[in-house]
Amino acid sequence: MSPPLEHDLGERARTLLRALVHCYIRDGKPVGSRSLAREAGLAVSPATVRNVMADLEHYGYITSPHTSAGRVPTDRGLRFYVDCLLQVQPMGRETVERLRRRLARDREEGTDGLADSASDLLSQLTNLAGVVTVPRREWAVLRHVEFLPLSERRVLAILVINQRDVQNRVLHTDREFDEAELQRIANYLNAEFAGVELSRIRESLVSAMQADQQRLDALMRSVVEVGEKAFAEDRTNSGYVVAGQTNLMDFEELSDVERLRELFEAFTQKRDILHLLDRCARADGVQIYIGQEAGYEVFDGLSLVTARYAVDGEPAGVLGVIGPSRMAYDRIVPIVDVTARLVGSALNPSR
Amino acid sequence: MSPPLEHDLGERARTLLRALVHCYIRDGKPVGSRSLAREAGLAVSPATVRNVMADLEHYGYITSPHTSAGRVPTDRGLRFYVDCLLQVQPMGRETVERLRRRLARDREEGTDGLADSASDLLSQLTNLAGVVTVPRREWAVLRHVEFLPLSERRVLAILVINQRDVQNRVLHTDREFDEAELQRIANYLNAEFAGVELSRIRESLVSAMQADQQRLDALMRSVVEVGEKAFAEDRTNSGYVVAGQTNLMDFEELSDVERLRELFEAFTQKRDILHLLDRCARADGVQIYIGQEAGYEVFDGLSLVTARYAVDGEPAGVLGVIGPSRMAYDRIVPIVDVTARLVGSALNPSR
DNA sequence: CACTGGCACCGTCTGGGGAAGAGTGCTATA
DNA sequence: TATAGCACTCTTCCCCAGACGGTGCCAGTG
Repeated sequence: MSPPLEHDLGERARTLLRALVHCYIRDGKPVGSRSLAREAGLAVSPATVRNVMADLEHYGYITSPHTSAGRVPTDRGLRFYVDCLLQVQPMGRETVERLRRRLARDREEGTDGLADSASDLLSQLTNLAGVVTVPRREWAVLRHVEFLPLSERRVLAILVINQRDVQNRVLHTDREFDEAELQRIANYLNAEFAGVELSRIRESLVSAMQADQQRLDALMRSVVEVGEKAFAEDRTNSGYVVAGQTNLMDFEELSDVERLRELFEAFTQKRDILHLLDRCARADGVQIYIGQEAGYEVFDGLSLVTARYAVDGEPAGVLGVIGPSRMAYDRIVPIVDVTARLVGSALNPSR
Repeated sequence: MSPPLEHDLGERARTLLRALVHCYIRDGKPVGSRSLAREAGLAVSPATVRNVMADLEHYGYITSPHTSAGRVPTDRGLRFYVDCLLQVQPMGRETVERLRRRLARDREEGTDGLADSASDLLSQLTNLAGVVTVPRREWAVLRHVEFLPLSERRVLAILVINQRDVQNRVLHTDREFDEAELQRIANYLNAEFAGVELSRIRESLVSAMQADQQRLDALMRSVVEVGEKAFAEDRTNSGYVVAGQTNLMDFEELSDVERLRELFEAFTQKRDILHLLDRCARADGVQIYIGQEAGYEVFDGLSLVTARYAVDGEPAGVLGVIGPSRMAYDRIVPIVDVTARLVGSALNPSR
């Protein structure tokens, strides 16, 4: 609220804040004026540093846990650091290449396999928890559809999308369909819609439904009824994959079992985390939520670094890492950024 | 090793051991002679109890953490308790019925859905971690198979088994197959093998392959090549589902973050736990591994209670719970037992 | 005027000591 | 054989003092 982020900190204050954040990220302990003076490489005395620190504290960028400990960056301080002081360390070429190959290989296992692989790689590269939302189905194109009758007005629908992904769901229909009829419906849909995006197919079916029902023949009425259910938006599919949660147990700030429990419950609960990831999907580029900025209790002391990945320019999902606020942003931001690009291009349907 | 389990403990010693185990399970703290005398409901003095406790300690059933704390049952003591002293508390009728309905409902989601549901229910009923191995595919019968060509001598196989379960895998073939040819192969397999167990199908194909290749026509050669790969034993499928891991964080004995981390890593690693569950599958009825009995470091202080579930009399998988050794066996054994039966009958293909 | 050194002050952390409590083993006894 | 008494042991808790690291302020200096 009060002191604007763009507050014109002097060059020295910025240097000191950057150094303080580095120290804190490295050691996780409050940093005092003496060590900060050394760390920053400035030829000034601790007393001078203290004066600057007092200013920084006044602006709300740093705080001291108690009267006579060193200072710790606040969420706001980290925000300023991330926005204005951060200089990222680009990933090494060969690391990127390894990453690309791993993703390309695991993409063979289908889209879910790719998501697993990506979250795994994220967690390994960062030593944090990696998260990847499963790609939205909307940009997917239909390759093949098949129906099998189950008992009691239920139909098993099998969709092959994007060349190799298989999805299946049980449809509850208004009347009984027999095998032959379902076969005809599938034939029609395959002939008409193979290679078309699912969202487009849905549109077509809905508009056919809204047209005069009388003018549709029996087959088309069935096609519309069954197809509309089969291609309905898939809510259950909006999930995500986590890997390397155990990495989070290494950090001091999570050594409290109660906190840890809450966090892990949030992971299995999925709801809150999913909301948050959805929010990240709204903007392009690397998004960073620091501590309480996310608006969730559990995220106190934690940060989320994400980037969305796109297929054919269309946003398809989000991936990133979760870890303590004192993570090495300079290393992690590029990792998340690059991974998102690589996942996007691995998903490219032209491949 | 030394004192045999069937050691003839006197009636009073047994009563005291049972009471001690109950106390310990309830409070998790060493129990002293005074409180034990009260708890056991015996009209004897603490001093007498102490004498008996000294015996029990000598036999290795109990131990004291240090000179002047109370006693705690050893793994061996718990084993004796479970084998000889345990009187289970049958589940309430209405709980069983609720369980049955939930499982029947979630079975609609397919076999994986049932496994998820079962582990969830186990963890909720016991406040421990629930585990369920996904059913072996062997007893499954084929309903329908379909092939789609991918690029570069790869074929996507889609199997519908047990009415509603869909499995897909990518086959690497020796030569290119086109859509029409794959269609013919699928037609043949569907006509010949619909309703047959996968293991039988595999046998048939293997024996056809071993027969004189010359005598097979072109179609049959293709059928054998593709089909043999499609119905090959699925190793990746041998997984399991865990639910309620966070429940384990509540227990004192796991409040050490390092221990917790190891345990959770074992969960995600899957290997060790899977070995253990496999071992449980070898015997019928409820199996209990107490602490180090399992032979794994991580299981120190933990117990595993499992039962295998069967379909049509054939063992299909294992389910159970993992929790601290001081779990309420009298309540938990029946829960695991009943759940295994219910899961088995929910999977019954005749339904 | 910005920077520095000095100094009093303040919390945390650590280790020791002492008292309380819980429980045991041993022994004498009915 | 069961019991009561007693000395002993070990943990846990609390309190205290001292060391340590750091701060805030102030007076002095280029």
